[in-house]
Amino acid sequence: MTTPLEHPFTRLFNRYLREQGLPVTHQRNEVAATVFGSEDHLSVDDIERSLREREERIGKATIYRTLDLLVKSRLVEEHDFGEGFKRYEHRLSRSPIHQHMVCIECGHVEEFESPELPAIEARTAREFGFRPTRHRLEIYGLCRSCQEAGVTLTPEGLSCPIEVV
Amino acid sequence: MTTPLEHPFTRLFNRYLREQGLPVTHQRNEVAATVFGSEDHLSVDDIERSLREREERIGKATIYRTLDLLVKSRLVEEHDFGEGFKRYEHRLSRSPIHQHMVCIECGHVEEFESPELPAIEARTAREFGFRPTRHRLEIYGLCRSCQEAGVTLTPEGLSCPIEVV
DNA sequence: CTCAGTGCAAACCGTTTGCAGAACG
DNA sequence: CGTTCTGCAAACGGTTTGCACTGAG
Repeated sequence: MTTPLEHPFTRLFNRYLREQGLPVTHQRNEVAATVFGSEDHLSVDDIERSLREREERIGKATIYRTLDLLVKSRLVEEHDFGEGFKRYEHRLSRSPIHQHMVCIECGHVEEFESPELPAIEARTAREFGFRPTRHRLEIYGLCRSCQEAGVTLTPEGLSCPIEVV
Repeated sequence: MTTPLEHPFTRLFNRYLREQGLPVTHQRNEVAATVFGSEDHLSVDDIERSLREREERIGKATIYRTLDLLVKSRLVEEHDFGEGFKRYEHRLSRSPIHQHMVCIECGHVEEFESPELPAIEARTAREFGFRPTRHRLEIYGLCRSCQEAGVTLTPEGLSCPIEVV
């Protein structure tokens, strides 16, 4: 009754659901296929819109509940770039560990790797006696096209630097 | 009519307010003094509680509005550790650039420095043509005391690794 | 005396939850 | 067929906003 959406990665999700004894449903597969079918960092609104374009009527609650499962399965990663809502990105066919460079003007996200991070994590965890589970590095700034469009940074704050008081 | 709270850093905030042509008020100074007087990463609830303990009746809206000003003045930094609310930390008398190691069990935060970050930021910005403004590195894990209290990590996800598909 | 700040309560908005009806297994 | 899911709408919780009143300059 819908587009085929036979995304190969949905099989992994279905396997996860069966392992957990959870039903495989049409809605879950549609939500999963939407995330697996995009290389972007999708908001729930993005996902809802994409489903609507494919003539799928799936309630927001179901989208949220399915995203929980996708995150638990570790097939999808949740991000919060400080926009007031979360974004979701699948972890397949790309470097499983990568960081994000986020444009503060348009929200554009670039991904990059930083080979020195594991060593930083290990060193810091040792120093404080932590058992590390994950880390995240985000760099914020103006992307190339926003700079070319003439967007500039508007410095605010005290008129003289206060780094050393 | 209150505790003296003559925190020396409130002068900087007052200077900022005057520079901006904004009134210096009792409430603004109380909120600022609360943040400047703590070395923790305070939530708005923490600030409200601290004010109440000092017999200050200041509405939540005023706290939020004052925190906006403090962040704009760059005397205070806003953090989101994914707890569903923001935390605030003053930037005075400490390394202006530092990163955070956050316990996923109890929320305890340790601060650390990572001298390699500026180079990572510069390299990445050059690669993508970004103009960087700031970065943040957070490491999540279990702090020493939560480990000693017997808290363990509960792995979830697909039963076999899917790093390479 | 005027303009901005304050406090209250209502609005906001992304997300979560309760519940009756629909689907999976 | 029992159990879980789905969709709707209401609830939630941190944050923001509108408005009458207070206070700073």
